[in-house]
Amino acid sequence: MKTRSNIKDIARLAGVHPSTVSRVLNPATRSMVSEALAVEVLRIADELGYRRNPLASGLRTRKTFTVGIIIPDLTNPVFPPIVRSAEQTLDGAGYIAILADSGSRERSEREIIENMRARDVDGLILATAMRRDPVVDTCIEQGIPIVLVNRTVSRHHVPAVVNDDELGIELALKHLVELGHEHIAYIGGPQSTSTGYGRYHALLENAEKLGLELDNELLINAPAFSETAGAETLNGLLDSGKAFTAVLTANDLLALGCYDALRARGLSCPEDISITGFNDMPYVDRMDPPLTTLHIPHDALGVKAAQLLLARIENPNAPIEELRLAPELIVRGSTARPTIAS
Amino acid sequence: MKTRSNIKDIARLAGVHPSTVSRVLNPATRSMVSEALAVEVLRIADELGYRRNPLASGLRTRKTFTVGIIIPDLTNPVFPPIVRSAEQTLDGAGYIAILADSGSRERSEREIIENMRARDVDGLILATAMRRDPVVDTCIEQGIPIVLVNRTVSRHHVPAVVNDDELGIELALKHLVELGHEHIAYIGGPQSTSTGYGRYHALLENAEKLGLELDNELLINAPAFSETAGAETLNGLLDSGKAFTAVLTANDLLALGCYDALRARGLSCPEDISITGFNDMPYVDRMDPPLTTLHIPHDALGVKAAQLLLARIENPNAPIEELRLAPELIVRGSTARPTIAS
DNA sequence: ATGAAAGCGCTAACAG
DNA sequence: CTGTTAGCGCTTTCAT
Repeated sequence: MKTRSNIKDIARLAGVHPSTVSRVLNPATRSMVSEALAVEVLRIADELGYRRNPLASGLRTRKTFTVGIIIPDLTNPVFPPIVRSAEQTLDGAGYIAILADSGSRERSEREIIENMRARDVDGLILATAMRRDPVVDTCIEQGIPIVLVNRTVSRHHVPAVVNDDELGIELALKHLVELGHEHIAYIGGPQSTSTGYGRYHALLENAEKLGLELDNELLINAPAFSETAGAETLNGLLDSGKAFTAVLTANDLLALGCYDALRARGLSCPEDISITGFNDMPYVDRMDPPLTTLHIPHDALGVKAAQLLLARIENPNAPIEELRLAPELIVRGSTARPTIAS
Repeated sequence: MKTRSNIKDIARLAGVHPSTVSRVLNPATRSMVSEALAVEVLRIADELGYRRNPLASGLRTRKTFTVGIIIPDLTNPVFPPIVRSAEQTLDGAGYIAILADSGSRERSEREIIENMRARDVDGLILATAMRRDPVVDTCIEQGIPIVLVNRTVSRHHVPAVVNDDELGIELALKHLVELGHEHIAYIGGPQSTSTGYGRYHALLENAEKLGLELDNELLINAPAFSETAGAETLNGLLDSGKAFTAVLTANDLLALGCYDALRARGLSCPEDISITGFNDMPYVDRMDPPLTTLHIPHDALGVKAAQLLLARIENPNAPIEELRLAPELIVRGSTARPTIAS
């Protein structure tokens, strides 16, 4: 394995001291060196295909140009676009991304963060936040720069990039109301997450604002944002015997679970029951029926999260921003006017 | 920011020399130290919450316990499961994964690899291979351990984990033939990729083996594995006026593109034309119609790739394995008997 | 403007 | 068995 050239090699060829080379190679200190010499050193460096070893310099400077990204489950389709856009943004700034899939386990999450910290990451992007999240607390205590994405915590004021859930719920609810639905059920998510919690409360508030009476027994927060949780919850609702013509869900996977439950009972969507999702994950436009849902700008989420983190790495005292990006209602085939008067 | 404890801190508290601590902390050299002392040192280390700094030790040992994973596009649904399972396998072995999305650009791919090499990664998992791939060539020349996943190269003998495309095509073709299709079109992928190339040739061979006459003009290799490429290709086929009752595609995205083209013309699948995909990417079972396709064990692909790489990192002279995992035909709603005799 | 020397945290060859 | 010493590649005082 041909060994890479280092600063000493360049120094030898240029007939100068390694520290001089270091100064040339570092834009911030380049001006300390005579123009002519700098040019010569750069020429040699280029000729040798020199690349600074960020680990070695990081050892000295405590700056590794490395950022950790932790997500709960890469196979959940909302995360790939976030990770990709964050990674590319970081890459553009000369950083690399260490990716870890925590599998939603807090223990492994702690482990992961410890490991990353040991590697002197400059900051962390967390897509795993719970409303009360000891792991986030720890990061803050230890002063390691973090940005939360997709979800946030309830206690501290932490840099975060999230969707505007109030707006999303408002758009979905208005849509159903405008179609003529009067008996609307809601399937939400775990109240331990900011999205589950926020969307549920947004629903209550918006219903009130619209003067819409919701039946409390038709408002269920599922234990997980998953297809099975969605199916089971809708089954429960259907078994209750209560009448409703539409289900507003807090997540596309829940909505897909509703599809399953309906199909299993020989009901059809949207003829018997309208369904709305939340996220607009890839390919829901191709499903049967195409899902009416809220489009979240996942790419922008990732880009913004990366930018926020970079800003805080470069200036730890940068103001703590919490960005809420606006979702957009995408009307497709899973919602329609309720059939006949009930 | 509370600074982490290091080997010197432990040495001071234990009243020994740092190198002794190092020996204790390294399982391989632990036996050089007296049992009692080792226990004491470990106790102190634990008390301080010590964690070895892998960057510092890596600087000395040239081993960073870091692996780079490069993929062409994370938002292509085949990659997340591969990345996730590879990452978790690496994590289990004490390695971390640096993820980079090359956006399929060779230039940026080189950049990425250079950057990773500068960071002394122990090895690389590449999901980006072209049949002739200068980047792979470079890695081999430089002796950096690599494993290809999903696709492979045609020239060298390189460690790789791929799908058994011959088998996949055979299963799909037999399925269509058994349904009674006699005029079958094929939409393949770029011949610059091993999957595009291999599946096309597998088709030719299997047709011959089955004694099936394929019309050459109905066999098209699309310029990309994408929905638009699939739609455009099928449009061309349909415009040609040639008769066919089924389309065998080399990729799910191509198949979805076919759905679009059919729909735009008011044709329906499978009534007018049967379609098979390849990959069984997430949620194709929910599409309209549910896609008949070949399931590729993506998780296993990722796990095996990671294992192969770890084996080669630990022993660079380990035999070069090329694993072909068997796909499975999943029959769903996009294929049916051809309607009426043509 | 440049060189000398020390050190980031860790390991390894060499003594003893 | 354990301490000493040197050094991985780079940066950063401190001299000059």
